[in-house]
Amino acid sequence: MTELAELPATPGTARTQGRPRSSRAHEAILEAVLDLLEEGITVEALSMEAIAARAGVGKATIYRRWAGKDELLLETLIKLKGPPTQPLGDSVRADLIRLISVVGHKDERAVRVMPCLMPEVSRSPEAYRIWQEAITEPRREVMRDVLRRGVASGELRADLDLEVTVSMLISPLLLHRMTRWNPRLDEVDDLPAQIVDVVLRGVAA
Amino acid sequence: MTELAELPATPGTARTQGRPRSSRAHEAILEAVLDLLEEGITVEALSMEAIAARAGVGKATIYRRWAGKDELLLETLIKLKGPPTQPLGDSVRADLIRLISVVGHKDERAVRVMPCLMPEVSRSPEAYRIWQEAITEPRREVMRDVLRRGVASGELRADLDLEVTVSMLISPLLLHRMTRWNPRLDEVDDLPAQIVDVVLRGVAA
DNA sequence: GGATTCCGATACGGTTCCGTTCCGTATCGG
DNA sequence: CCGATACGGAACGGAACCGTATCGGAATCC
Repeated sequence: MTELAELPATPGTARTQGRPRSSRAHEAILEAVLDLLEEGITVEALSMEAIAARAGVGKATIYRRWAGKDELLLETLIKLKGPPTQPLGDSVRADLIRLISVVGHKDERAVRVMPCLMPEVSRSPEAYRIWQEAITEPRREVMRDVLRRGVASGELRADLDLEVTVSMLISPLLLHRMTRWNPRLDEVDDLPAQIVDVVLRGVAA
Repeated sequence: MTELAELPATPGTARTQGRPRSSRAHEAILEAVLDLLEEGITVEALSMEAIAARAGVGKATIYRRWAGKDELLLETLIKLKGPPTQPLGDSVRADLIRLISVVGHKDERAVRVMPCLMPEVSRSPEAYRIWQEAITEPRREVMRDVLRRGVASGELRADLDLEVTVSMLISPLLLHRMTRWNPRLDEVDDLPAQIVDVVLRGVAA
């Protein structure tokens, strides 16, 4: 059983001697965390032993890389969410539909993991801050820009409240994907388009 | 099961001899559960020992009443959420504002407890069913009725989708109270009225 | 070849929680 | 008063998990 050649898993800390850390083990650990969260395990109930077992890895291999569960989770979340979807610059309507349509579709896994993270975000100010800065705020800003375009073109009301409008656009989709608050929405056709059309008519100039 | 002569009642009610169960202990246990959930403990991490300690009660006193954590939680939730707020029958606008304004205000505690319950709801079909039947669906139905009134009066579009409209009205408030998805909404004046006005204009006849 | 580090696996003592079973006491019905 | 049951509290054996240590073997550099 010869393992493949491994790349240094943590660039920056230049190790010159000894066996390099296995990037395969590194990936397997992060995947295992997402795997378990996806199954509905909360952050609190997520055990290092379960992670190690799922990844097919010794616990020491985890502790060699991260000081504890918090550090491991942070790296996992950064991996989970990439940069926000960008608008294409067509019409305001088309861009808004595009932005809210990707909620829970670009990455099916992210939407299953999020509910398990929410209790942590509710309780810990630090977790809330990271969640805001890394996940929600960048996405809101993209949507604000599209709305500003609409205001500048005279298409939308000049005194429109960007925060309220952004929330009205994204909240129904977000709540539905994360909690399935109303199961009947599953059967609605073109939900993103319907939402955008009602809001745009509501805030039209 | 030889007590068929007794009236069907909650377990324990049929006893006629000995010291009666303390309703004070009963209440203290339910309060302790809400107390702990309110602090951000998830259902998974909620321990019977912590509940007993918080309630100032022996564990046996809990197990005498409920078979396990699930049964205890079910009764706690039923206590937490009373019947939905009812509309007053004024204008459609006033009723909708009234209905969405109570989100997280009528019972501050409920809104802090909900995020801790969501992972359980995501994972367990049974928990999801109970949550839907006992909490979300009755509240949606109240709001649908108000919208139907608006359609009947010609105030609202006849082909309006009730499910989408209900979701658009309630989701921004619900998401904000449960997750504080956008902290800037804290500083918005009259958020419920703003939401209702945009939606009503969007679905006006 | 030798030194060094990582690998997966296993074991350790310590902690928390489970659900049950005892206490000695308190409080009811008859 | 007596019998029955509930009370708060303490302790039990068992399970899960923590973070660390140690093992023999594998991979890489010097």
